[in-house]
Amino acid sequence: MAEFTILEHENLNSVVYGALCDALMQGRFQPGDRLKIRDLAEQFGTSVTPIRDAILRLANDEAITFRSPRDIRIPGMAESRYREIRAIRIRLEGLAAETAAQLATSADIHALEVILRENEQAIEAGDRLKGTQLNQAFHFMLPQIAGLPVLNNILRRLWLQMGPHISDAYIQGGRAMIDHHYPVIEALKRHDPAAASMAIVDDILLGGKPILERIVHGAERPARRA
Amino acid sequence: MAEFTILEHENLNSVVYGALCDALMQGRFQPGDRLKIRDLAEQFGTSVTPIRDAILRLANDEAITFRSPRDIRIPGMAESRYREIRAIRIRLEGLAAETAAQLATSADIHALEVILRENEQAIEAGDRLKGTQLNQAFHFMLPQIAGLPVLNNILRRLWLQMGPHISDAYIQGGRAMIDHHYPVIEALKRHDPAAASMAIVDDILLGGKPILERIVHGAERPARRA
DNA sequence: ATAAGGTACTTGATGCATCTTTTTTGACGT
DNA sequence: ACGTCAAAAAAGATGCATCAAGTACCTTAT
Repeated sequence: MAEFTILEHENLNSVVYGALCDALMQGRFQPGDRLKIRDLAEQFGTSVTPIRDAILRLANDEAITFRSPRDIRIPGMAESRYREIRAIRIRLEGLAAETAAQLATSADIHALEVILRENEQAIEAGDRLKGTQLNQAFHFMLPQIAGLPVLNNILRRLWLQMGPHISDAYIQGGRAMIDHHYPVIEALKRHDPAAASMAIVDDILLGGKPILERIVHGAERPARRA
Repeated sequence: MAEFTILEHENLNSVVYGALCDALMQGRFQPGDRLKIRDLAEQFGTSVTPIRDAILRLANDEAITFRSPRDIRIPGMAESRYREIRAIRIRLEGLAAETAAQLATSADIHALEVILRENEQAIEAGDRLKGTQLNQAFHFMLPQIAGLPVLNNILRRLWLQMGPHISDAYIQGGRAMIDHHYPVIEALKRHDPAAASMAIVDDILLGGKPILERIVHGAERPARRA
């Protein structure tokens, strides 16, 4: 789904990094989960070296942390941290939406509509994973339309951090997740930057409510073994 | 000067990463410079492993790039990319300044004034390196005062990318680099978020002008050998 | 003198052995 | 049962050997 920086030549470490990024963003890891380099090496069928490389990059992204020198885990998320990420997203996705509203072609808008329609169907079908992916795809489309690759990368890293915390929230949220995507598309059609920005901000604040709830009231499950 | 995520336990790879970050932000690398893992390993007196780890992290930060599978270099900066980074900084440092204006204690303000005074002296003395460092320190203080560590990290990565492109620009800029820091401090004293934001935006746009000039008119020097 | 072809070298990627420290585990005593 | 402590196992860090691919250089034939 989400293609990463194609620029990088395909190493094993990039493959592993990409796979782990996908897993993270799809909520296939839970906060507290432990990662073991040797186990992952076995899963990926490589030596430990490419795994270490990928782990180090993920740690650099703060998507995983070293709780202690030998304990690699998916970190928890303090409420303050989530609120900070949300505030950053509002500024950055607001910028992306404004710029996209000025530059969007009809092809861009069509692509957004396709994603939104598929997302709708996924939610109807109760396909949580697909719904999550398509929601993310929608958000990543805006900086892409806006021609803002740096911004896109920053958001990708933020999503890497949010991934483990949104898995269950989407079920609770249901259609609320995409309700605000319609006005975004409308604003882009009208080339109305202010409206596009406001719509995406609404989406971040209101659509993201279940995520915050979960972080605050903690759907605490015991840390799993890797 | 700039302390990084203290959370990480001190590995060799973190030491190398930190050292390279410092070098990058101090403008000790030029765009086009080539990095060789074995050479760096010799310089740092380690094996190649920790160097590779650090290089991979820096590449993940897009502070260095793999021009081809065996050619690690300091990347150039397209004008569009610089403009994008500037737009992002405006949004994020604006947020930091607003929040800092609400939260700043007198101790925070004092710390800023100390940095600014030292920066002034460094510029008087023509100490380009110190001036650069203190300017960065000033900018990093705002998200710190605002209690926004995620934002701080994003900005750090952006500075990593800008580092190689600002070295000479500062000399040309001279005092213009810090002229706009005074109104920032004034706004923080008055707890005036809007004024703080505007001041920092002025700094980014006007103070950063020489950097943009250099990128556009390229102070192109031939790529050095590492 | 020049260009083609091939050889040697450079260099990052990968795998693996080993080191040190942490984590786990289980025995023991309270 | 519970906590403590020590031995054993685990796990990341580091170094290094080797691989493959790209680069540079040198030979050789025209």
